[in-house]
Amino acid sequence: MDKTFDPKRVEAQWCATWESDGCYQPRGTGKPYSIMIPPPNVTGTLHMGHAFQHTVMDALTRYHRMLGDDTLWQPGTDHAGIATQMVVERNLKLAGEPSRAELGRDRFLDKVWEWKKYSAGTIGQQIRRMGSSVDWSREAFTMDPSYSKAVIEHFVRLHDDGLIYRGKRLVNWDPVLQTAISDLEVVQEEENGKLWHFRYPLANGATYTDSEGRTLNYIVVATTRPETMLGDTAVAVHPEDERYQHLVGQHVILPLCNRQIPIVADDYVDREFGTGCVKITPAHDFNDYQLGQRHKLEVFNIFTRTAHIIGNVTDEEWTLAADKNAEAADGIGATARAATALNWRSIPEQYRGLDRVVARKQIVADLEAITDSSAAAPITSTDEGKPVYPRGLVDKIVDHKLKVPRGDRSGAVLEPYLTDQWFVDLTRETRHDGKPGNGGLLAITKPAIDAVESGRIRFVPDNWKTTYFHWLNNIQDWCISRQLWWGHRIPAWYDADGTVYVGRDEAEVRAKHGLGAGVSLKQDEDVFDTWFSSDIWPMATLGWPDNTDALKKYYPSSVLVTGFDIIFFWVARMVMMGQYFMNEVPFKDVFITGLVRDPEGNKMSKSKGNVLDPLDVVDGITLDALVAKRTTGLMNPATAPKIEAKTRKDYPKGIEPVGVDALRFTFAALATNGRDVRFDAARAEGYRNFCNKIWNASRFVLINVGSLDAETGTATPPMSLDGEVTLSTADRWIISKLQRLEAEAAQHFAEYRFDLLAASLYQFIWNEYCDWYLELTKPVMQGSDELAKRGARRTLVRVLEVWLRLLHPIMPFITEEIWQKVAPLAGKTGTTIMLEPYPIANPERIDEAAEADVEWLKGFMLGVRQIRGEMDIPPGKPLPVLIRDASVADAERIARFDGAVRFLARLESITVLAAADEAPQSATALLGSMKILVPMAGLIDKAAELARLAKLKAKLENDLKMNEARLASEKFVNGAPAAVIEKERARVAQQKAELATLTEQEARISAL
RNA sequence: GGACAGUUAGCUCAGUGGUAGAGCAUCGCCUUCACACGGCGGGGGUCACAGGUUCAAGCCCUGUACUGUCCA
Repeated sequence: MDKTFDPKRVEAQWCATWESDGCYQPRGTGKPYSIMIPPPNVTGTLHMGHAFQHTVMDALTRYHRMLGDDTLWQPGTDHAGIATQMVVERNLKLAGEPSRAELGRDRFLDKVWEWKKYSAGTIGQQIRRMGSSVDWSREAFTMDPSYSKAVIEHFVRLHDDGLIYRGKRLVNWDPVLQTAISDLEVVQEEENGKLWHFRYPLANGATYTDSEGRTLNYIVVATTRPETMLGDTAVAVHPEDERYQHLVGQHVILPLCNRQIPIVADDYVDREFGTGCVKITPAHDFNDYQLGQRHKLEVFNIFTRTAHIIGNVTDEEWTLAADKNAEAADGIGATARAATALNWRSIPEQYRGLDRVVARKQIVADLEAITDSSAAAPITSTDEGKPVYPRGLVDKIVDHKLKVPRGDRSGAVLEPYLTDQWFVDLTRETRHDGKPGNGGLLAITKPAIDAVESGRIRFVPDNWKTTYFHWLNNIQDWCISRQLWWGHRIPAWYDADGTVYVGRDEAEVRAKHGLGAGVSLKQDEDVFDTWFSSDIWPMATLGWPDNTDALKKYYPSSVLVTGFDIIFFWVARMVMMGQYFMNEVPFKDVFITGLVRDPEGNKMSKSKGNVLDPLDVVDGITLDALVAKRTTGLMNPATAPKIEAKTRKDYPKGIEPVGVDALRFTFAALATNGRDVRFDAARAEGYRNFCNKIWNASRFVLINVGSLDAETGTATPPMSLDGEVTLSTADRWIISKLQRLEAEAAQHFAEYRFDLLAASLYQFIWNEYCDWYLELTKPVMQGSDELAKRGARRTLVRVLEVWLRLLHPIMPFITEEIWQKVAPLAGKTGTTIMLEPYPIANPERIDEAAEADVEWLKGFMLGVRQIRGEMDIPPGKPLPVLIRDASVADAERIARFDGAVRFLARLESITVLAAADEAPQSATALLGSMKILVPMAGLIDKAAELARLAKLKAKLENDLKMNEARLASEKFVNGAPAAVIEKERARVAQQKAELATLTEQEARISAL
C-alpha cells in the first residue's frame, strides 16, 4: 500500500470486476427495490447534473442491495427527437457533409443511428466509470424494437379509448426546425420591442368625435407585430369602452390589403393597453384565435412553414390546404372559411415570399408612405433624418417590453400556426368523439392529480407538489406530433381521400377496416414527441405491454430521482400513463434534486462555456486543456475570449484529479434539501483529502495488526485476533459511537438527506475514529497488556470494517479496495463489500459511561493543548501538569487515563495536588471545577498568560451577565419550565466558580 | 400579476423554540514512528430589515427589501 491513495488504479479494477461478476444484477428473495434511470439523451455525453443524480441513485441502489433487497437499477437512453436530430444536422454541417434535406429520410436516419451508437456508448462508459451499479443486461433505448412496440401500443389504446384526436389547431410552430412543439417547449423571454400605432380608416366614410372633440374618420390600433396585419380579420374593442362602443358593428378598411373587416366587442380587450383597440389575427395569435372563434371570424394563415409571407395563393397545395382548413376547423363560421382564398389574394404582391422580419419593415414603411388616404396624417417634418410621427397611417411608435416566445431547442421566435396535429385529450370530461366514456380530464388528468393528493406518490422535498398540482390544474391538450424524422413514426395511415386509420401496423389497419390491396395507404410522415415515448419508461423497460415477471416484480419503482425542470415534461406524464395503463403509480417517491451550477451560480451550458465534464474532475485537467475544450465547436465563436477569461478566473490552476469517490462524496455532501448546488472544486479536493485520510487510517490499522509492513508497504501474515480480550474505555466508546452513526445513516437514507449522511460519516471517520480512537490505541500498542492490545486491534479492525460498509454506497471504490484487505481480519468471508449487509445499529452497545469518559478526556486534552498553543510551547516538549480541586470522579479518571493522557498530551507527569498543597505559578485550564495547571517556570510568558486569562474572563463575564439577567427576570422565573430554570441556575453557578478561579489566577500571575 | 424557494462566518452551506455550527479559506505553532492530500490551537457572525407571538425566536406569525426559479 502506497502512502497516498491512487484512485485511478483502484477504480479501473473494481469497475471491471463488479460488472463481470454480475454484482449489478438483481438477486435474492428480498423485497423488490427498483430505480428507473432517467434516460439520458443520446445527444453527446453526460454532464455534472447526470453525475450528481447518478451518485444519488447509485447510493440508494447500493444501500438497498446491501440491505438485502432484490434491487434493480434500470439503465438506458432516450432518443430525444429534436435534440438529437439537431446535433446530427449540426455535425453534418461542420463536417461539410450533405445536409438532411440532401440525404433524404432514410439516409439521414442511418446517420442518426450511427451517432446514437457512438453517444450511447460514450454515456455507458461514463456511467461505468462513475461506479454506477446499473444492471447492464437490461439496458434499454426508447427506440429499441420492443420499446417501440410499447410506444405504438399506448398510442393505439389511447386512440381507441377516444383520448387522442387529430385536428387543425393553432400550435407553437418552430419555423427553423419546421415542426410543431408543445407548450412546455416554449420559453417566454422578455425583450425590448416596439408598439406600433396604426390608423385603420373607417369604412364608408364614417366619422366620429373623440373625447377631445376631434372629428376622426379612423381608429388607431396598437400592435407589436405589424406584419400580421395582412392576416387581420377584425378589430376588437372592449364592450364597455365609451370611446369606441358606438363603433361596434361598423367596419374598417384594412390598409394595404383594402379588405373590409368588422369592429367587434369583446371583454378580452384590455382598455388600458395601447389605444384600447386591437387588431385581430386569429391564425397567428392564441388569444386572437379564441376571440375569432367567439365571433366566428375568418381564420387564415399568412405564413409558410418557414415564417415567410405565403407565395402564390393560386398554388395548388395552398388551395387544397384552404379546403382542408374549411373541413377540419371546428367552431369557425362556414361563410368565413369560404373567404380564405379571397383573403390570400388580398395580400399585396410586394410582400409575397418575404421573411417576416423583412415584411415587418416593409409594411411599416409602406404605411408611413400612404398620403392619399383620408385617415393619413401629412408628413410635415423630420428631425435630423428621423421620422416624426404621425406619418401616413402610422400614428406613433413607442418603445415597449414584450414577451417573445422562443423554441427551447432552436431559440427561434415561434409562430402560432394553424396546422393538423395529433393531440392527447387532457381537458374534456367526456370523449371528444361523443362516444360513451370519460374524456381525458377524468381518464388521465384527474387520476394523476389524485396519485399525489392521496399520498400514493410522495415528493421530496414536499413543496414540489404545489408546482405539480398547479400545472395539472391548468393543463392544455398535449400536441404529440412532430414534423421530424428521428422518432417513432405515428401509426396512422391515410387513404387517397385523406381518411385516417389508426392501428398497430398497416396490416392491422387493413384487416380492421376491410381495406383490400387495391386501396393505397400512406403512413403519417410525422413522429411522436419524445416525451410521448418516455412517458411509459417505467413500464416499457420492464416488458409492458406483456405482463412479464419483471413488470410484476419491479413496478411500481421505488423512487424517481430527477430534476425539477422535467416535472411537467416527464414526471407528470409518467404518472398519467402509469395510472392509466397499470392502474398504479409508476414510482412511490419522487426525489427532486437541485441543478448543478457553476461557481457563480449560473446554469451550466455549452454556449455559456461553463460546463464541466465530470470525468475531468475525476481525472483532473490542465487549465489550457479546459479552455480548449470549452472554446471549440461553439455555435457563436465570438464568445470564446469571454469564456476563456472566465475559465481562467474560476480554475486558475486547472482542476486537480480527485477520483470518483471524492466527486461522489462531494455531490452527496452538496445535495442539501433539493437546493441547487454550486459546484466547488475546492470542496472536491477536500474530499480527495478525506479519501487519503481513509487510506492512511486503514494503513495504520493494517500495520498494527501485522498484516502490512510499514517500511515496504507489502503484505505480511497478520496476527490472530481470536481469543480473550480486554476492551478499554476507548474501545467501548468508539463502538458506542459507531451505533449512533449507524442509526443516523439509516435515518438519513430514509429521508434522502445525503448531505447529512455525508457529514455524519465524515465526522465519525475523521474526527472520532482517526483523531481520537486511533490516537488512543497508540499508548495501548506500546504497552505490555496483551489482552488490551488484542482488544484494541480487534476493535480497530472491526470498527473499520463496519464503517467501510457504511461508507460504501457513497464511496464504492476505496471502500472495496480496503475492505478486501480488512474483511478477512474481521472474520468476513464475502467476495465483495457490495454484497455485504449494511450495518444496523445495536442500541445495546451504546455505552454512555464510556462516552462520558472520553468526553472528559477530550476536555482535559483541550485544556493542555490550548495552553500549549497560546503559549507557543512546541507540541513535542514534555510538560509537567498539576491538578487542583479534582473531584473523586476526576481523580478516578485521572488514574484510569493516566497513560493515555500522558501519551497524547505529551506530559512528563500528572500530579494531583491535595487541598492543602501550594501550587507554583502556572497557566491554568478549567475542566468543570477541576483546574489543570502547567507550571510556568521557564516555559510560560507572563504577559501571554495574562492576555489569555483576560480573554477567557471577558467571554465568561459577558455570558454570566446575560444569564444572571435572565434569572433575575420574573417573567422567566415564572414562565419557563422548572428544568430549564434549574439548568440555567447550574450554569450560572458554574460560570461564577470559573470566573472566581480565573480572577484568582490572574491576581497570582500579575503578582509575580 | 401569481406561485415557490432563498437571504446565517471571507466563500459554499447545515441548523423545526432553550447561549450560533461544518467544510473550504485565513492566522499561529509543529517534517511527533497512518496521513503535510497531515497534526494541534486560534480569530472570524446585531442569523436581510421592521413589527408581532412567547418566560425564551436564526427557527413560529405579519409585512418589507433583494436574489433566483416557475407559471400567466
